[in-house]
Amino acid sequence: MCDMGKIHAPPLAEQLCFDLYAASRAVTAAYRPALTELGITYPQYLVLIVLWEHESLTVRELGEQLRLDHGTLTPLLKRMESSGLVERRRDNADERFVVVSLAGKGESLRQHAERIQCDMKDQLGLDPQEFEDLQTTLRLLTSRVSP
Amino acid sequence: MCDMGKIHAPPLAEQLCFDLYAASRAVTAAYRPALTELGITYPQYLVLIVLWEHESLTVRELGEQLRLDHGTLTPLLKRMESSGLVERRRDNADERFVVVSLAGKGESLRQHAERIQCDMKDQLGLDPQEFEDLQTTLRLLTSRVSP
DNA sequence: AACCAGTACATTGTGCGCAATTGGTTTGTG
DNA sequence: CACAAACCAATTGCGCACAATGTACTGGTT
Repeated sequence: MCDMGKIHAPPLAEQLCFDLYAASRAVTAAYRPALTELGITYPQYLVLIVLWEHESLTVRELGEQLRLDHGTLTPLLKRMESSGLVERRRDNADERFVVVSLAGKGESLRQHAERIQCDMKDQLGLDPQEFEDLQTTLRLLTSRVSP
Repeated sequence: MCDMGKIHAPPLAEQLCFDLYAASRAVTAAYRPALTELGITYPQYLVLIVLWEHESLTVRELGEQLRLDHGTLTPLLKRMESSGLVERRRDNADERFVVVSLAGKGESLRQHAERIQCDMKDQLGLDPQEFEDLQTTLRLLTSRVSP
């Protein structure tokens, strides 16, 4: 499969994994100024995007969408709750579940998201075909390496 | 530029930023088992890759290569120093600089990197053209959003 | 009814990532 | 030479990510 003829450590420039890692952090950093202005972080923004779409979800469902685990989400959601972005309550029917829904502040930020998304899309400057190809490839990668 | 006709929060599925974020974490997670076996983390692996290529660098130069700042690198390098992966010493000529170089254990892991890289490349399963296109697009994105 | 396996979330601990501040070192300018 | 500006790293503080463990709840079995 992979040529092992020459034994040498591969340089950083050949490492796709590094480009992915660097691009992810760079894009997150590009969102940061706009999100900081709204008083939220990037992972919190992603949570809001899911809630704007689904209104109300359990922590488990949220984690499946975002591919984040409880250990990450629980404190994140608590911070979001204390800043008035979301509400958390136990499901009465099955008290193992915590249901997360939008609170007032989380709802009010909804309109800002559209603008942020447009600005970012413009800043990335990819034409629609490139955009879609990249998205397709990234999803392919993610599915290939996921268990 | 960007169509603002319909006002609605964009769904997660349309967010390139999320695919990038998810792919980056997924690929990092795919490296984790192999790296854990070597007793290192993913960012530590990246530091070693740079050092295998350059032998000796200042913290500043390392940060430029990896696009990480001092606040991240200093404790990371200290952990790597205490596990025998790298050495840190002040530059005698200019004592503002800290020079980082490979220590014994960091050198000895060099040969394992080649195998890990091959395994991962196989696991990602992209053909050479896709691989290169993705790398090109990621670098374009990174440069577009970087200051 | 007591038990037990499975599920969902919480908690703890470690390691990044980054902003902001601090402190020591060098360089440039008068 | 003096001294301000620039520079490099360290420190502090906060917020993720994730592994590992603990706790509370549910449904099915006995």
